[in-house]
Amino acid sequence: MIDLKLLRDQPDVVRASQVARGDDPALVDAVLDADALRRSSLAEFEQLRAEQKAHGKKVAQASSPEERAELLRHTKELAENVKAREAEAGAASARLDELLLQISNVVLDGVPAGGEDDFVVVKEVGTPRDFAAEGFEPRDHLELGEMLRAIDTERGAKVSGSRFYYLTGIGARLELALLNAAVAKAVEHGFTPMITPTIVNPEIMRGTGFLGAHADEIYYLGADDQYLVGTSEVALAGYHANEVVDLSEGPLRYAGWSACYRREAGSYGKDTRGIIRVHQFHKVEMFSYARVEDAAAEHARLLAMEEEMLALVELPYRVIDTAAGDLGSSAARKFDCEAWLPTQQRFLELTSTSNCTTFQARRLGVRERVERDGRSEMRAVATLNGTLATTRWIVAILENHQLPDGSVRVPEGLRPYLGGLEVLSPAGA
RNA sequence: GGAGACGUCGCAUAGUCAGGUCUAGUGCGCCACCCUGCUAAGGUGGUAACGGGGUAACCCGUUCGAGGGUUCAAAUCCCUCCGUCUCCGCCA
Repeated sequence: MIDLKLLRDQPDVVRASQVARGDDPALVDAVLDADALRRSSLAEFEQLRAEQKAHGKKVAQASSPEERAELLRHTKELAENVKAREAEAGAASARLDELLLQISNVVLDGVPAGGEDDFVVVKEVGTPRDFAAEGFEPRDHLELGEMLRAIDTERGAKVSGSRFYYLTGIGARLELALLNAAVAKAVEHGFTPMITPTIVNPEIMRGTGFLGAHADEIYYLGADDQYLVGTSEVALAGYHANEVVDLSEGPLRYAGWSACYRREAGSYGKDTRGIIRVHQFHKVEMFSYARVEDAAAEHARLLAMEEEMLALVELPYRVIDTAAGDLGSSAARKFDCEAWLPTQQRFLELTSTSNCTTFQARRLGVRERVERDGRSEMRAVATLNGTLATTRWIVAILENHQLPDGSVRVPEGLRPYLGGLEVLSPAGA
């Protein structure tokens, strides 16, 4: 939820953001109208309510039954009136909320306008291998995974349907190594590791902004009216919901380890081979609660940590500044790190870090107390998230570090997490 | 799953049976000031959030786990839900 005061005071800023995202700027004016209506009907209700309370007090103090009866005659009518006005004010407020919830976070200055293809490349790091020069055709991650007996998509499909898989043997160990390396990285940077719930209540899912335009991406458990999370960001954002947090010692930093579930509705035929786009995977996710003034610096910090992880597994990648239209509804700015995928000759998103400013915190009621002009004041905090590692990284690691015989060199940074193993070798080799 | 108890202002509690000076009392903690020669004690005042109005002092409204209902009036009565605890049953 965006700040209503900002929308009132600087509607043009919000309109510009809507335009940059390709959303409807007229929504801003609809909110302004609804807000005016809410305020006038609320004032009416409150005035009547005050009158009613004053009358009620007189009834209680009535000295005789006659006086009491006399007073009661007036209050009955008043009560009906109050009830009606209250309903009006409530409806106006609900209408305002409904409109306000449709407005995505206001994008930050510098975010490129436009859609999915209008990103700006911030930098490219590392050089993709020249397999032609090395004299062999690279195998794709699934072929490698099957040779290594690391990935089994056939049985995944048999048991759970398409886009499911088993990681077996060295595949399972590789994922654990990766995630453990990510947790170690998080701890090294002062993040508190967390193992989080993956089923959450509706208000938490709604608060993180995932029930908007892309609600059909989310698994819903109808029998319990709960949701399976697509990332531990949800559980970590909800962790401090309706709390007043203390950020005087710096941001609160968490690293969530969880399974992630995504329906991948509308992606039929896209990335169908292997484990690039799957319904269930694991992820270590960073999540920070920061003061608004510190949010941009914290965002840079999360991005730097993601790059450290990519360096650890020795992958060539680029960093992109996502365009406004491709931001989630909660994000005000987003950077993705994309690793080079040799067999597809394209970049594949491995990490994504978003600065959600106060958008999520406002919905979830995460606030802090700050001193301003000598008096204390409550205000929403900023939330940020970023990926440290996911199952998908296995794709890029296998492909980029493969050798001619189908074995795969283990990047040095991962070896400590694999008992010193230097090469993954095909079964029977 | 069954039976019961409970959920009040940061924490602890009073208030709920018998609806109306509850504008939610008290203690602790915290803040300010006062007093006091001394690591103490005492005194006075303040001490929530959200929304609306106002330059401001301040005023008004909402909130007693959540949501409904009864009533002129609900912390208090009724219903539903959520959570915590105790006991029982079942299960890894």
